[in-house]
Amino acid sequence: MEKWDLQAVVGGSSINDAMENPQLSFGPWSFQQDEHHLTSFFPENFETNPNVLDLDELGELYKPFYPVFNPYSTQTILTTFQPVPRDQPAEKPKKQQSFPVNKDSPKPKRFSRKNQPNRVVQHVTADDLPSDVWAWRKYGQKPIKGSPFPRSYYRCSSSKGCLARKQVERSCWNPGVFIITYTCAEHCHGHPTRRSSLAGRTRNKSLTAAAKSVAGYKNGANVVSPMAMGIRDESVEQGRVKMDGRILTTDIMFSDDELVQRYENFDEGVCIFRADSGFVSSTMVWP
DNA sequence: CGTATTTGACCCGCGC
DNA sequence: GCGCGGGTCAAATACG
Repeated sequence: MEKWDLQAVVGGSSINDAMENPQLSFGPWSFQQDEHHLTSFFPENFETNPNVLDLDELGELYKPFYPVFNPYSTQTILTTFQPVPRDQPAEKPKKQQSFPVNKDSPKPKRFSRKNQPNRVVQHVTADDLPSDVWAWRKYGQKPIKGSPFPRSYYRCSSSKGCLARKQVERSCWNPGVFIITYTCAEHCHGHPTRRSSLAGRTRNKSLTAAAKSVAGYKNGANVVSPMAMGIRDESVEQGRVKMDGRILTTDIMFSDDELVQRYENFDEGVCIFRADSGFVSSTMVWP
């Protein structure tokens, strides 16, 4: 049986649309994990489901794929996790950094591209772009091959020694969607206060650099999600919320362990896959 | 003047 | 070994 590594990012659709395609439903689920990461997940009826070919073809195009966690949104918003590859090569001795090293403030370690620690990928719409509790400082921008849009690089400016980084780029498939990749996702400090998180992120009342790059960006620059504001409903905290008597997943960012735990617990219900306009989506539905 | 952003240069991992 | 491409640095610039 083929097992798909979770490395690529795909888009999503609404759960109601997906529910109309029950032939693409699978479950219950099995998954594999190494010591620290979820490495693959697959439906146990993968081999017996007569529609597996559909999924297989999608897998060829988009494999591997991610689950989608916001079935409510009219616009696709998905939260995903990008684990490290299953087969990690033994760590090579690193070359000496060529730039001068200050003993008091060592330069952040540069990680292998294939071995980025704690990498989290999040897709958001322009509306949600400023919804970030952390204060970020832009330190670079690069054109990306194959994409008409540049990628911007940000580091956490809340704390001097914090290694948290994020990259923001527009999806070349859907320019209305922004792909935010967090690396070193754990901050070495607590959430900044609302005041401090705003301090330094805005030069003025005008838009941040990231916001400026958004065509058609709304003037409501202070749109902040409840999560970003630190308001955590208990059901949201657990990653599930009830709607129409079903328990659905929500658009929350998960750590490695949390995501693994989600699939461990997902032994009932179905996971619905759907292909739509070049995207593959999945929605987990608890009974 | 202090802080954030811009942008060209540089570094380095990785594939060939 | 070499070149490509992605990530980071840091000087210059912008802005309040």
